[in-house]
Amino acid sequence: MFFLCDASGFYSSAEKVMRPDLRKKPVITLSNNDGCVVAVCPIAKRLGIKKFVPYFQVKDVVEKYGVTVTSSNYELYHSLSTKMMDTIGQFADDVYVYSIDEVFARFNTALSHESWMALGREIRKTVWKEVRLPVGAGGGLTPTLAKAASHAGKRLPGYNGVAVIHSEQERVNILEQMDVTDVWGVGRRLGQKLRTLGINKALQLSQQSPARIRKQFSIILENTVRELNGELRIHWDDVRPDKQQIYSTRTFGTRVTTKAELHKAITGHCESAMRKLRKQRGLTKAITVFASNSPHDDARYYRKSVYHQFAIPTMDTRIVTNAIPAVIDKIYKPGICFYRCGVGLVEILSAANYQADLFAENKDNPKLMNVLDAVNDRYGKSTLQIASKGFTKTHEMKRQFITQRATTRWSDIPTIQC
DNA sequence: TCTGGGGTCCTAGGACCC
DNA sequence: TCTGGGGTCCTAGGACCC
Repeated sequence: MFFLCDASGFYSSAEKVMRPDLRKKPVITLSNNDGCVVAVCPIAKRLGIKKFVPYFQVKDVVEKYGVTVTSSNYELYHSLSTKMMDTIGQFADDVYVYSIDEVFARFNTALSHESWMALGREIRKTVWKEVRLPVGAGGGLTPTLAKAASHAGKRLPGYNGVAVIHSEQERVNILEQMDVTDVWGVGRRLGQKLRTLGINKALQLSQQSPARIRKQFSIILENTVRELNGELRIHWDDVRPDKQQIYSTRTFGTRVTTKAELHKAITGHCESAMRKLRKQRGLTKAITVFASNSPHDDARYYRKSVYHQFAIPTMDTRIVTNAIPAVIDKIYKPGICFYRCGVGLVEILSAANYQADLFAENKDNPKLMNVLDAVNDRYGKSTLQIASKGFTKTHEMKRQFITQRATTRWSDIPTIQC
């Protein structure tokens, strides 16, 4: 049995952990640069505020109902996420952390439907008691069914956050009430295509012939169909599979127009992407570097991406950043107000399997990179950095409503006045 | 007054080469 | 001289997830 546990409106609910006075009030949380709404607490949901809409579009509702708005405080969320995952992990034989607020828990035992429901409620209660986060729990024989149950637990009447798909009757009951686009892995576009075939509900998708779905769509959707029928297709190992591509990208707080500023930002993205690469003990053969203005600006849309290959696969940040000036020359265009840029490591191989070329001169310095990573892990990002990133924070992120990092900084510990 | 996220994977199609 | 198939590399952009 799999359970999917996730927090409702995680970022916003995390803010309430430190602000119990807001517990019964609506809270929403914004993305980087305070651009979009990315989390909506259950109370704010009832006001009709949707995720992923630009903040300025909900400002009226925010003011009308006195909704509390916060910027994203990742330090706080990561620390609360860890506590939440640890708490849930104590129940399960095995867990797989899927995202900051979602975890799959695996159980190797057989229980009755009622006992699974009781377990779900127990998890929910315990996480609330220990971390003060509202979580839902959905159980099923496959991860896709667990996801569906979790959806039902939250959206369908009568479940109160916990649902289990154990019997055929329960499976049919829940899937026939679920829109096909609510199935894990079916987005807007696939949904449209399925609808033209008359497949509107999750149950209908589960009744399709897997072979036909594979032919008409993909092996991925075939697996979804099989999982909806209780056939296990999604597996995970103890370790998360290595990424095939790693990206670091961000929008600027204010538009960037000079080559020097663009260079600094891209250097920073090289640093963080390469840090992630070394975490999975990888080497990269090629990168793409890209920058664009905003599609919402009046100016014509400009987007440029440049692919750059290295003679020898590398894990050394310096090798990558040394290639940047030449790449930037191909991207930068005077007069463009750059809004976003980023770096992707797009051809990754594993250092363990890589057979080095005896005759090539490898300039990587793994020891230096180890020191770089160790120092930055211990003393904070950019304690040691590549000089071309610059030492002044010129393109700082807009975070008008940032809260205290109450669980990770001595200086931010909340005080209680009696 | 101005304001529109981030990450990963996949693929169509053009450019280029043989 | 004109015409042609097939492969690889690269870029843009779509699709999905949160």
